[in-house]
Amino acid sequence: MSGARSGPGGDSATRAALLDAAAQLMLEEGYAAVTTRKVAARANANPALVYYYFGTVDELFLAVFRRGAEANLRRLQDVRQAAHPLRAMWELSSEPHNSALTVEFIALANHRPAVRTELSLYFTRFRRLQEDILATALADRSPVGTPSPAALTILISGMSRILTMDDALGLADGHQEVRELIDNCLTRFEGTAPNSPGTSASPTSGKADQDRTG
Amino acid sequence: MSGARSGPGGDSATRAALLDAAAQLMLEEGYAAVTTRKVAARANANPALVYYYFGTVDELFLAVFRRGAEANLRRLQDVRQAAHPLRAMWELSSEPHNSALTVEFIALANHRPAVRTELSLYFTRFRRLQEDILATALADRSPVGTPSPAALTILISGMSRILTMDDALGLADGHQEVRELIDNCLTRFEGTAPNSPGTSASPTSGKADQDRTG
DNA sequence: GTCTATAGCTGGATAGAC
DNA sequence: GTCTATCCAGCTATAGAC
Repeated sequence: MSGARSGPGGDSATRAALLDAAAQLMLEEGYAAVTTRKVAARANANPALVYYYFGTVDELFLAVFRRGAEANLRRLQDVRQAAHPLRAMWELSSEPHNSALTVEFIALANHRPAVRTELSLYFTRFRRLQEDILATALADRSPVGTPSPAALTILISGMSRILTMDDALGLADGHQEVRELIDNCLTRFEGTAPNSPGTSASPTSGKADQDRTG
Repeated sequence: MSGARSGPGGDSATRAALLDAAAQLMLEEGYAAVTTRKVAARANANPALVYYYFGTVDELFLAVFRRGAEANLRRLQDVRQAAHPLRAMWELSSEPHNSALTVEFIALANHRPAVRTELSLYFTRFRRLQEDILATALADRSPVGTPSPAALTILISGMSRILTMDDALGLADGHQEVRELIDNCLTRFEGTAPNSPGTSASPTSGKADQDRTG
C-alpha cells in the first residue's frame, strides 16, 4: 500500500520525494537550482536515482509540472460545486504559491521546447474549463455588452497574474481598488458572501498541496 | 569620442558589448545561460573583463536591467508627445521583445534580493509615470465610474503582460476579442487612427533598441 | 584595458557493485 | 531500487604578466 507499483514510471515514495524536492527548490532558489545533487540531497536520496526515475533533468521538470497541473485542473473542476463558482475560480487563480511556480515554468518554457509544449497544453485545457464554467455561470444573466467567456478568461488570468506577480515584488499601488472592483463584479453575480476558506479549495489536497502549478 | 571616458564604471565599447551579449543570452537561452565565459565569447572579449567591468555576475545583471529600464522610462516620457498618448502607451507596454526580457528578470528577482529591489524601484517609477499620463489624458473626459489612473495602470499592465506571455506560449484563444475591446476603448478616447509606426516609439532608439526592459 | 593561467568547485551523466 | 565511483565539462573568481 505504501511504495506499491514501483518502477521508473511508477509512484514510489522516493520518486515522490524527488518531485517534492524539485518543486521546493524551484520555489526557493529558482529553476537553475534544480540539479541532480541538490534535489537528491533535499529528498534524502542518492543523486543517481534522479536518472533512474526520470532519465534527464528535463524530464524531472516535466514530471513536476504535470503533477501540479493535474492537481490544478482537478481543483478547477471542483469549483463547479462551490457555493459561488466564479468567486472560487477567482480565488484559485489568485493563489500566490501557485503563481510563483508558474513564473518559473514560464521562464523555463521560453528556452526548453518540451516544457513549452507541456505548458501550452495545460493552459489550453485550463482556460477551456474556465470558459465553460463562466458560460454556465453567466448564462442568461449577463448584461448586454458583456465580453465572451474567452475574453473574460483572459481578463481573469491577466488580473490574477499581475496582482500576484506585483505582490512578489512588493508593488501594491492600485491593488486595493482593483480587488474591490473585482469583488463588486463577483458580488453582483453571485451575492455577497465569499466562499468559506476551503470551499473553493480541493478535496484533492494533501500531497498535491506542496506543488500546485498554474 | 569612441571609447572615451573609460574605466570600470564608464561606457567603453567593450563594456557595452558585454551588456549587449548578456541581454541577448538572457533572451535566447535564459538567465541561467549568462556565464562569464558565454557572455565574453559572444562579445568577442576575454572572460576576465566581465569581472573588470562589473565585479560579479549579479552586478552584470543589474547593469543590463538598468540600461533597459532607463531606455524604457525615456520612451514612456516620449509617449506624452505622441499623437495618441494612450494608444502609444498601450503599444509600448505590448512590445513582445520587452516582455520576454521582463519575464527573465522577474524570475531572477524571485531569488536575488538585489534584482528584486531594482525591479521594484523601476516598476514603481514606470507605473507612476503611466498614472500621470492617464490622469492627463482622461481629465474631464472619463465617464462616471471610470476606475482611477492607478487601477487603470494595473489593468493595462495585466492585459499587456498576459497577452505577450500567452503569445510566447502560442496561446491565442480570446486574444482577438480582447484586443478589439481595448482598441475600442482607445478609439473612444482618442479617435480612430493608430499611431503611425514609430510615433509611439523612441527617438531614444539606436543602441537601446537591443535590450529594452520593462 | 586586456590577456593567460589556474585554483577550487559544482554540474550531468554513466558503469557497475550490491 | 539503491549505492559508490568516476569522467569530463563548465563555472566563479583571482593573481599577475603585458
